[in-house]
Amino acid sequence: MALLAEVSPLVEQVSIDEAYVDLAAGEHDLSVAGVTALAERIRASIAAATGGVTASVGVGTSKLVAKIGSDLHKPDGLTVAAPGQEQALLHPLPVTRLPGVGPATMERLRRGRVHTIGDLAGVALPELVDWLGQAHGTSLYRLARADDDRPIVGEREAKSVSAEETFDVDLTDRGRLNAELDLLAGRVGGRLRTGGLSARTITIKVRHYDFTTITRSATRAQPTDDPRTVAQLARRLLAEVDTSAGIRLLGVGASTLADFVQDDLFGDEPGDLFSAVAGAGDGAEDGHEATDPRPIVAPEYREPEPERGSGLEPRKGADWRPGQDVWHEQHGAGWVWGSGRGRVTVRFEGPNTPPGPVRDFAADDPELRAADPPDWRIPES
DNA sequence: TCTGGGGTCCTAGGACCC
DNA sequence: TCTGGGGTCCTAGGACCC
Repeated sequence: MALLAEVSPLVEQVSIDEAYVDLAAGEHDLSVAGVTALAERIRASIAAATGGVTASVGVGTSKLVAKIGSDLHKPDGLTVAAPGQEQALLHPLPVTRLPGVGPATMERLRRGRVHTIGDLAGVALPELVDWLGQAHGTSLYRLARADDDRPIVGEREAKSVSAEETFDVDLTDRGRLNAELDLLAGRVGGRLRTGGLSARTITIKVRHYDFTTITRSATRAQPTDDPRTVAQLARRLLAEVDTSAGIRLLGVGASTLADFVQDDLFGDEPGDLFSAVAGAGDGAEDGHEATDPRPIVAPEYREPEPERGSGLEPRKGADWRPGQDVWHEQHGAGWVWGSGRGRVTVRFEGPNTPPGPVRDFAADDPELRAADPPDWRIPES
């Protein structure tokens, strides 16, 4: 990866041993001869740096062509697809070469007598959408035509964190299962903490003795990175699963991630919160600066009592009253329009902003805070 | 061909709101 | 009071990738 970073500032790492490099973002001769020489230099430098590890490279006008090209002459190969030659390269290949065509999709395509990428390019879009659904159908329709404008993205934020374990023997003992769950929850919580993340949704994964696999999840009002909280919720979820016939695998996952940690909110200098709010009013669209990952909250806001509940109990929600002033992390200042049945409707409106949209939230939406009346009310006339 | 341990994205249905 | 459309959030499962 370090070698690739020398080639271009824009590198997308796909896995430990695979990456896309945007050659156009570096200063390179992009002719066929130029990129061929460059690719050979990269392969040679990898071999030199690793004591002879081989690498395959594909060069093309899109991620699709580069990826398929790199697979073409696998252990130690180079493929360069000249601009204009993309379809000629793709069409003779089996559809399974396309990313997104696994066993299930291949079977559906086979029934439509599609075997090669060229066959796929002969199928009309509505037909493909009918077979594979909107997103998948449209995506394959385009890929078959080498129509691929997916950008190369450098850094990506994690969307979930999980840990799982397959047992040598199927487990039935509740105590043992709970202990394993605690272990997995500890790993997930630990990784959330090291990543400076917290999660609202906790999911357990249960594989039965016969390989059937189910998931159960619950979403909390507040994000957490506390292994004990994760474990507690995971246990409650597992309690509702029949484990008597034997469990082969257990997993714990965390998602709906927030890039901050609740506990740190009031940890240090008190002045920061006020400046954070001022920053929001100044139009810091981003919502969070890299230097201060904490959420923007109204100054009056105080952290609620730590939730003892599980998130499985019916949500009580906050007690909102019409006209009450609120602050929402995404939408800013507003006031309660109405509430009931676990929902609250807020009209967003501030001193310098005209009456904004009316939006609907869960009454316990973690991003919605009560705020003392700021000085923004339009004077009553 | 199967296993194992990470992930991502999509679909579909239900609850709820305006 | 009922119907319908648009929208969000949550849950569960499936397909796929490395």
